[in-house]
Amino acid sequence: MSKNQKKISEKTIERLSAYRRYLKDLLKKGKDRVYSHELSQIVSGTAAQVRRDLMEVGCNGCSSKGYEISLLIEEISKLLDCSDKQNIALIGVGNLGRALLGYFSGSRDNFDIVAAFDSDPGKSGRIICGRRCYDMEQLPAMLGELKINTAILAVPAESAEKVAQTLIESGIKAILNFAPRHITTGSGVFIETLDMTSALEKAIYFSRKNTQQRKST
Amino acid sequence: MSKNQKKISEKTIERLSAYRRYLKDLLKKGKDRVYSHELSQIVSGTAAQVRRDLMEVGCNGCSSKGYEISLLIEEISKLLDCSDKQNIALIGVGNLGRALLGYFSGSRDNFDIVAAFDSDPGKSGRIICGRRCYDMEQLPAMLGELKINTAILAVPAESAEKVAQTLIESGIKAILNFAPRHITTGSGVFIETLDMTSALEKAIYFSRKNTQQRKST
DNA sequence: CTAAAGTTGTGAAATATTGCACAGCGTGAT
DNA sequence: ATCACGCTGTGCAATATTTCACAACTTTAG
Repeated sequence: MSKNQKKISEKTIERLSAYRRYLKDLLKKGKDRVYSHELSQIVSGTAAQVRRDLMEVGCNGCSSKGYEISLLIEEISKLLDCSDKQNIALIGVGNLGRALLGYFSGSRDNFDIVAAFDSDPGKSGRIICGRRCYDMEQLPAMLGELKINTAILAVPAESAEKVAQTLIESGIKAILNFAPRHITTGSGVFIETLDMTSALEKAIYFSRKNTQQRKST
Repeated sequence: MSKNQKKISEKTIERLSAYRRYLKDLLKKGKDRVYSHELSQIVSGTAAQVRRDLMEVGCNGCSSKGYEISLLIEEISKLLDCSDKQNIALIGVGNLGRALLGYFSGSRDNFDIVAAFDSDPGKSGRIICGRRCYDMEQLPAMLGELKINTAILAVPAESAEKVAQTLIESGIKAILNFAPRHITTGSGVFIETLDMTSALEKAIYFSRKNTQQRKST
């Protein structure tokens, strides 16, 4: 219905997610309005950038009173979230996978990891961190059954590409990849790789070039 | 000694780290040369970008034979690594922290997590995933003693800022932050935040805008 | 020896992203 | 009622990053 503005940049989407989380915190603390310069600190940007980001969600600011927090949360959520809670799959229940299960288990109201998959038959059928673990063979079927279109990939590097291929063929729409391997996809599947090793090596590198000051994701 | 080229972008540093990892794999498989277009696939960029990145390390390519892998690894390492292996500290030995200990424990020859810290006294003194766990009180002293200047922060959001402050005051030079909180620092401390929740929400968002195809870190 | 094919290094264009700066407006003080 | 102040929305400039495109060079084939 709403005339869809062309394209919101990935960076902006990330920041909106961070703003929302912070806004929820503020709301819990009893605040009801924020200024762009307050929000700018949590992403180390400028106030102008925040205002620009917020314009994307259909701006609600009010001169000299700032933004109304609850309204802002609502608008950001309208943009970021689907109408219904998203079901997520976790692939790979090793150390990292289990940690992620724990990490993402808090009270999220827009998504939920509903199933875990692992190639180790010993894990199949068990409940791990509150989620049922299935065998990899069941993946294609379960993705459809549970209406999952986003997956978290936490398998070893060696199997990342093969598993990703399976996911894509099973109709997944987005993958958050923790394996230190690039995933190629001709199709329209969105892949976000969090390369922890590169991130650490980058930190190590810049620990010696202590010039700049830096930001986030 | 070498006239230091002004500034290498963070993006480039990340990609160099990824190239190197891939190059090591190739070397193990017996290959001894690569072309820029082969490397470009592992970061989903263009060949030109790879060549540009490699120029930063002092380019060694050879027309129509590509780059010699072992030489490239050596040059990238010369740029990325310090002369000596870097000691890293992990702060926060919860689920995520332990997973990170495991994740980073493989055979790394340029860095090593040598100590873990946690505010829970019950963990202090124990060996977790092969690393000794210290109490937070010991942090300032141990950082100096072990010559640690990079830390991985895996504490809950609530304590992230306070702990980061302690780290900075103790002279840390870079922080890889997993807590969903922005860390502010006036000083020249490098902070890299890996916001897993934002990353997942971004993936969820783009799972519905299945237009583009995307890359990495 | 010559030509064809394929690759590197890189200037220059194209994009993407960020920051500046100011008009316009609401608020509170006088 | 008026004015000073502070904040938003945004055009525009400044950066940062990526891609294009092509000259120069190597190898291989004929």
